[in-house]
Amino acid sequence: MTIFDELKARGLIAQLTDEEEIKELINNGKATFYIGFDPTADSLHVGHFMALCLMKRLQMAGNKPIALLGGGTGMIGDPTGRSDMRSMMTEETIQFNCDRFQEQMSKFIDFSEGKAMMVNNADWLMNLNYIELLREIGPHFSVNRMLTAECYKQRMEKGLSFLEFNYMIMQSYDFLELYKRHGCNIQFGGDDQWSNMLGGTDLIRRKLGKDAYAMTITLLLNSEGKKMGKTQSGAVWLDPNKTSPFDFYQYWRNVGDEDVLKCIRMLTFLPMEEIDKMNEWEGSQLNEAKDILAFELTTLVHSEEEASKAREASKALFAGGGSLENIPKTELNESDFEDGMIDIVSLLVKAEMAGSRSEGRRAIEQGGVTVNGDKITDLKTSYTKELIAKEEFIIKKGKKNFKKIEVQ
RNA sequence: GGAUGGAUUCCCGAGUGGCCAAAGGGGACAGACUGUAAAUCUGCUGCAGAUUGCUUCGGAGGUUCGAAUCCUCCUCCAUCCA
Repeated sequence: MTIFDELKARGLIAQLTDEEEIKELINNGKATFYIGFDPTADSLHVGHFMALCLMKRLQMAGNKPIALLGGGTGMIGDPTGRSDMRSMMTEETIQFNCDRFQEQMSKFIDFSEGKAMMVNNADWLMNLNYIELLREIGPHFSVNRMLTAECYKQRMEKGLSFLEFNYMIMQSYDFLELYKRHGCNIQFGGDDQWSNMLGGTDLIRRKLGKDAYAMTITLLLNSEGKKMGKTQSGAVWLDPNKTSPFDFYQYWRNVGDEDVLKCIRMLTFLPMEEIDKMNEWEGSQLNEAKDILAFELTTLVHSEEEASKAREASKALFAGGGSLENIPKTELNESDFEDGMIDIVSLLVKAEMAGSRSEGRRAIEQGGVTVNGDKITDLKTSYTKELIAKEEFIIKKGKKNFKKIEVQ
């Protein structure tokens, strides 16, 4: 199976500028392609992960990836898919985030011996001269046409600043620059980037009379059409300090039935034949597929060891048996106790299972809190330090939130 | 620069002097059902030492016994005009 066919079979391809050319290039390892990452946060998230996977797949097929850090474009902010303006980031924040991205990417992509490159568009964008830039590329962009781009249309109602309007131009300029500097001939990106990417191929054609290509990957949407990789508390991060391997595992273990196979296809490196066998699975059998998905992804993002721990912990908590060793825990110290005691509401707050004491109370009043299997009914229930220290002390709130409490 | 309309709790959105911690919906959380899924039903949703108290309706002042609501100034946003 060629790389192109594989991408297609996995449902990763959304739009292409020229199918035949792109197929030819990537199947024969002749592509030098780039994917841009704007440093909007201090960690990569699941959306970026898809892009990294794509990069890895293409790299394995002999193509040369360029990871582009948006140190310059981050100064502007991509308005795509947003109904409000991004808050502006300081230069320091951007630099900090770029560094984090770089660390995380290096774990995943092999940048050694020219197998891949990492560049930062701050290198060329920051020193641009306004008038020069306008004269150089300004004539090649039609405002009329830009305004008809889907990504701006949505913003016509809510308002779009000139700053953000220029994002497309900067991204197009990146592509031109990478083409000139490194012979980069394809740009990949999320499907929401389509119009920005076309800006680049157009600019290269107009400016240099050369052909460059663009291809977007399908956005990972769940069956309700919402972007996956988001939780109520924000994104699912790749940084273990922001989303623990256990939570990461649980996120994927809990995807809806309709979404499991799609996720396995799009996100894992399991061979297609193996995935095709799962097509028959239905009902509770899909739980097995969810376990595979969660384990595979946790292994890819963290490590096999972390994935095993997470799997072990989840089995212990949900299926009974197994080791309770690796479930998430909270450590208490001396100052958390008053006269050697701590009450259940405080405990919930300390364990970050409740955002406030009120919330903790509510959970108890509604019968949602269990300690070592016993339902708590009295808000005033307290525990001594000795009792907690003596053996496994596990609080459960709701169906899926567990915390092991330890002393110091 | 001018005119008009707007900013309400996580989000949308009602509320135009006391009955307002603020309708309704969404989301989140908890319970039932279940497969750690979905759907459905129920409860719940500012904070706290909790039959009470404290802080909240863009910001700062003011009027009033009492302000999300009225007045003044400011900030931001949208629409139309330049």
